[in-house]
Amino acid sequence: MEYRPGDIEPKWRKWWKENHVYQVKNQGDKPKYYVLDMFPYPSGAGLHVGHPLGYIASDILSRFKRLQGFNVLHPMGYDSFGLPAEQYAIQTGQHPAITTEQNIARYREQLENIGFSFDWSREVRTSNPEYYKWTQWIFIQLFNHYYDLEADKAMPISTLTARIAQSGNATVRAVCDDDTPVISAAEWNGMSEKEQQLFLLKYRITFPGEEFVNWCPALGSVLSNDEVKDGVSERGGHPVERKLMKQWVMRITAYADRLLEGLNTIDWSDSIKEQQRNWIGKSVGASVKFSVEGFDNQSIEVFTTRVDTIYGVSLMVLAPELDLVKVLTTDAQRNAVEGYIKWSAGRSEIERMADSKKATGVFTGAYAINPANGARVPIWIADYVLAGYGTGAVMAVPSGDQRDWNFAQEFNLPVIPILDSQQGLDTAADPTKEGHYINSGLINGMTYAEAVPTLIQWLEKEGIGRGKTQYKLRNAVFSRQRYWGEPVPARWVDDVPYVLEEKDLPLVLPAVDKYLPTESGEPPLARAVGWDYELSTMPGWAGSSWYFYRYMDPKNDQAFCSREAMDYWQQVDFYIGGSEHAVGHLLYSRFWNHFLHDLGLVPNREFAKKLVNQGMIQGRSNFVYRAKERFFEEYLMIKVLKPCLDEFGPIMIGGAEFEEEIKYDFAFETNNLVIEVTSSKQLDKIERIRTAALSDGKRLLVLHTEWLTQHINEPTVVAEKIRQALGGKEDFSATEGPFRIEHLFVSHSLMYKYSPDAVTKLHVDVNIVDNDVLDLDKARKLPMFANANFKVDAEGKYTCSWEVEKMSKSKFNVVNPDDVVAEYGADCFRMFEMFLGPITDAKPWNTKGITGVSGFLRKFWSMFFEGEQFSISDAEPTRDELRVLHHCIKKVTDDIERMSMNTCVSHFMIATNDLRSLKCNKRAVLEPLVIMLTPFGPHMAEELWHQLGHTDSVCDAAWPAFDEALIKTDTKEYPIQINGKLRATIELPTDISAADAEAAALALDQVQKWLEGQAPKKVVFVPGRMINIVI
RNA sequence: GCCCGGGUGGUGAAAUGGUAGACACGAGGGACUUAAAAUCCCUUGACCUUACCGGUCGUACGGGUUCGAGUCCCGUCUCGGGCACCA
Repeated sequence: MEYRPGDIEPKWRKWWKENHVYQVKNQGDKPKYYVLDMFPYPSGAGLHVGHPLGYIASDILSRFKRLQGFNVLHPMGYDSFGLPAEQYAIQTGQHPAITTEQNIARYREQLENIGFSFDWSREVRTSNPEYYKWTQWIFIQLFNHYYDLEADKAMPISTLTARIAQSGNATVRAVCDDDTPVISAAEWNGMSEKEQQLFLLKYRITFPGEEFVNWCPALGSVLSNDEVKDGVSERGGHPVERKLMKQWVMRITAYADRLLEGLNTIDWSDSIKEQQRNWIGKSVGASVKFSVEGFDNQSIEVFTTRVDTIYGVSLMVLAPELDLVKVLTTDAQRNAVEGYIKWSAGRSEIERMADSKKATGVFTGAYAINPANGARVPIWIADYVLAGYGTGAVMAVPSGDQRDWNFAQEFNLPVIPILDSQQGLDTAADPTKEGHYINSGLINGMTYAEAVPTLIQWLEKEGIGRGKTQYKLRNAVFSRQRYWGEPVPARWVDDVPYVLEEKDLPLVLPAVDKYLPTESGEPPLARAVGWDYELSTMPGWAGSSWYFYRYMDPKNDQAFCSREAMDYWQQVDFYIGGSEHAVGHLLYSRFWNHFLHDLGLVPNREFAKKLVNQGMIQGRSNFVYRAKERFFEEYLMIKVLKPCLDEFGPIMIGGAEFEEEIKYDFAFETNNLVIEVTSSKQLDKIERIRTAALSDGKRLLVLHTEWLTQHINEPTVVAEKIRQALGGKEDFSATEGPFRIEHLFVSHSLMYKYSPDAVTKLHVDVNIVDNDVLDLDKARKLPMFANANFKVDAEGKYTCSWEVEKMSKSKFNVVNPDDVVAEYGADCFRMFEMFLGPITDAKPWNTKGITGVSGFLRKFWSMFFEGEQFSISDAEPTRDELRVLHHCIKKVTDDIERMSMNTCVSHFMIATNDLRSLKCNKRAVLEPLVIMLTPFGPHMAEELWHQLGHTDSVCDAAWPAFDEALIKTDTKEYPIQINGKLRATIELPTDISAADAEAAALALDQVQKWLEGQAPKKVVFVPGRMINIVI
């Protein structure tokens, strides 16, 4: 019976739905397993084939775990607030909720079409008020807490106020604004309500602050750093300026250290962890004050991660932009310094970076005093030091830092060795921490580990420095000047923010007349009638920072998730998604989770145990080549004139570079004929050349490009036309219309003959291209190919060139999974996506090769049928058959565990090929294979499972057990190597002794040939592997 | 500049330090067919040699460790991603 996915797949999808096969309960005696996909933003473009890659992998894992006896949670939902819907609303006036609804319906349809085992009863949407009620609720908790450094966790703000009222804030160790003053209990108690509230904002974990933000006037919105590219907004390309604005801010810096530490406890991909570490950017070091000679009231503070190198300082370097520079510069140096400042101000950061090998800088004339040894060191300015970071000053240690070394080298400053292990200081810096200190006063003879605490202690005692940990991480701006996001549940009273009570949640997004900022630049919410709440909304990452808990208990209206549900599901066991969310989503989620854990609201510090990044599927664009006039000249030359040179006689060939001497495209000596190639529309040009030809006494033949286009695949017709003209007597002749054809497209396979600038390269829709061959019938229906002809190759094919690009509509390289499913079936689509390669790798989509998977499914299916009849034998399987089965069980089981889905597909193919050559149709072999196929091709598996006589779902079958004994063989074909190179093979018993194996190998003719009578130096025998003979 | 990954046939790729290129695609040849589709069989890293047998070279490049290296180590080149002079 023929395999017809179009019939069986919808049937089983309906059956699964009706029987609630994928509904999961929050209980049971099975162990739990939580598989999560990063949820999608439902864009208007729908899903393309790149999106489901991760979902297929997670679906396979989910179904596999279920077959192994786990209670598996595998949910899906939508991150449905966001800017694209809002921009669409601005354009069309349609409420974003409506378009979002439509987009979600489209996504759902596409996702269902692929046969995922999602429990749709748990679907969540961040834009749903029942959902964002709890996003707002968490926001309120953040507002009502501060980070206490003694408890090392978030504590209620009431704890803080009680303490301050009791004894002031001097003894409070908490994360707060840098400018928080020390106040006494009396001062606090004397404050008005307003003053107290404003004071507390310095402690709250979310608070309104004044922050420099990327303000985009055109979008009326603040953009995050990663939404700004080259000074313009990523979406729309509008200019962006730095602007100080009142913004809600999240005090994520309070959690910097814990977020860093937590990375060591989770099994996430190295690249994500590394990115998060870099983002947090912890540097442990010291801050040291250098006094300035002759300026009693000036000092230069530097932060260094290598305070141990302080005795090697040979100069101070300041960023040229610093105000201090002007103060310190001596009159003698003023001209040079000002010149340098001017020059460096004109340099872009890119230039500053590109030139980092060549040091530039100017001496200010001033000297600083090294507090460690009293040494007088010159103060320079150089633009390798940036004002924006730290204090904008560096203590330069040429022996330990390459940039400082370059600088010293350039300007002849001393390089002071500080460690006895430093080497090659005359050619480069040596940043080693090994060895013992020299030239280093206080720390002479010490090791790095001893020197750092010694120095810091001394600096602190002397009051000239202190140990300091610096983070790159900044507090996260939480406000967006947008409409389509969660309203911030706060109200301003006399410039003081108050958050709502839980009973007043959700604060529902109000209706507005337009989705634009107001004329006065206020956010769209200012347009809402009677709205007296905060005007900004929350950013995209708010709703996605806790959604994994909502899936556990999606309908709860008493809590964001019940304790019971959390106690059961705990945390995500396996999280899969794109690495582009490395920081935005994954770091902020961890931050919120740490916070919720501090409050005892969630069971674990980290929400996801394991995380895998799927690689991006890139687009594979196809291109066609549209001929310019120049192409036809080259064509005539190559395809028509050259083959007939003898017949036509000598020809002068014109062209751009000979325009002065030769007016015509081609000139024949025979019969005074000249040829001009041009479009029939160029009436003026034709007339001009006709006149010129008359006065030159030439006979003119005009070949219209439209005519040539029509006859492009028939060079003999063109040659005949020329032949007629050569033999004729008319002074003027031309090809005749009517011409309907306007454009010529040239096959890429022919392009090597023609110059690239004779054609225009254009994107063509990949959906009408198969294996880089353009489907001409489909192409002619497109506007771009209306009235076009194609220059095809000898086989009549039009081939396209290709390039890997991002998958996008504008590049015509988007492939819709629905189309692939319609042609090959969902099972085939699923398996093919997996077969492409490791899921972590980025790769271009190319449907080429899908026939291999499609063929496999048909072969697998055919094992169960004899003609039209389902035919399965209950006979005992042979040893060979069992070996094939168990080999497959082992490989597939191991490979799913390590997420190597592509090799799983290969193993299925191998097993199928083997069993087919064994003509096996035995239930004992095929039924376990059906179960194993379930995660990959669930529809086919369910169909065959029922054909095999079962009435329950194959999803609840038991994963077959592997039996090692069944894959054992009596003999093994051993490779025989001579000096590590394969020279022969020999069949030997598996349990052979080393001595026997050696003897058998040496007895071989091929081995004797290499030995040439000598005894081998050594024989290596690895049981079950190989034999290597060393000569 | 720094950090993290990669680099294997025409293509996607496979390979716990142990027979490099499994499994597929594409290509070529053949069978079946009125024909096409579908299906099946054979060949397919490069080169040399050949009737058969066989040989040389091959996992970006150069070294090293090892009986044995795609795999481990050092250096170089190169592609991709991240960070942006983070002191």
